[in-house]
Amino acid sequence: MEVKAKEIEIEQATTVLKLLGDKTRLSMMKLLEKNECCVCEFVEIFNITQPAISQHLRKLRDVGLVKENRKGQWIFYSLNTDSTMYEMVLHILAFIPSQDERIQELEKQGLRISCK
Amino acid sequence: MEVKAKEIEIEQATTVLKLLGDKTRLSMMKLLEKNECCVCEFVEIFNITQPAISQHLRKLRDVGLVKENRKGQWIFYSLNTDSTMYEMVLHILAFIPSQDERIQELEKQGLRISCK
DNA sequence: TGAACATATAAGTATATGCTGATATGATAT
DNA sequence: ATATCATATCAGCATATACTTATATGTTCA
Repeated sequence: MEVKAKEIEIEQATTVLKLLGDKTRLSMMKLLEKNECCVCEFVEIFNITQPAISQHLRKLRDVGLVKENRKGQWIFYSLNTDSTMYEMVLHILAFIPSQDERIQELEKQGLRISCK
Repeated sequence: MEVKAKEIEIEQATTVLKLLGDKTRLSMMKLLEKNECCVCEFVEIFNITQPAISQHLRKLRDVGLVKENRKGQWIFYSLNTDSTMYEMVLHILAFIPSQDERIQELEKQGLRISCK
């Protein structure tokens, strides 16, 4: 490592790593790296119920990794670039394969329209 | 992120992140970044029992993050630089504050001698 | 060989986590 | 107003996780 990384309290770091250590949440974060997504899109993409999605997003929001932005009926989530942990998160996401086909799959099925 | 990171299967990534999402294991990994350590040192450093230490090390070893090296009675652990996940691990550890005072504390108390 | 030390494994327990179904809240549109 | 859609919260359950105590394995040395 050449770059001097901005250090994070170890408790904070474990909290973030624990959150990212779940396949659903990690995929969500990878998707949010390039796209704003609303809850209903995640519901289509992942094979779990809407409450499960909401609960994952709540955890990510509670520690400040994502932020929400209501647009009428929908709530769009995006990465919180102001988070102290944002830099570390980006470094981690860089190792994760793109999940964008999942969004493209949605578009093909016309399912993304519901959120526009 | 400028650097093109070597991508990791998402399942592998979550396995590693889950393991690092524990304060004891993350501290261990940070210590191992700069030092070879044996089990008895970890036992002195962390406030948990020897079996608990062994179980953490086993998990880290099972996914290939650390390797062991027996020297007589002692088993010294170190980071496995050959791991597919080594690069990602280093990137993460760069954000974690040094834990070396804990080793220095040991040396001050003469407790590290037992392993030499 | 057997005592002493270092480490690993086994079994049991308490707590945390992720999920589901049911229900509440909030926004839109007729 | 009320029906509909999007999202959040609640309660309950099943599984995973981290720990402890007890015990087994492996090494050294007298």
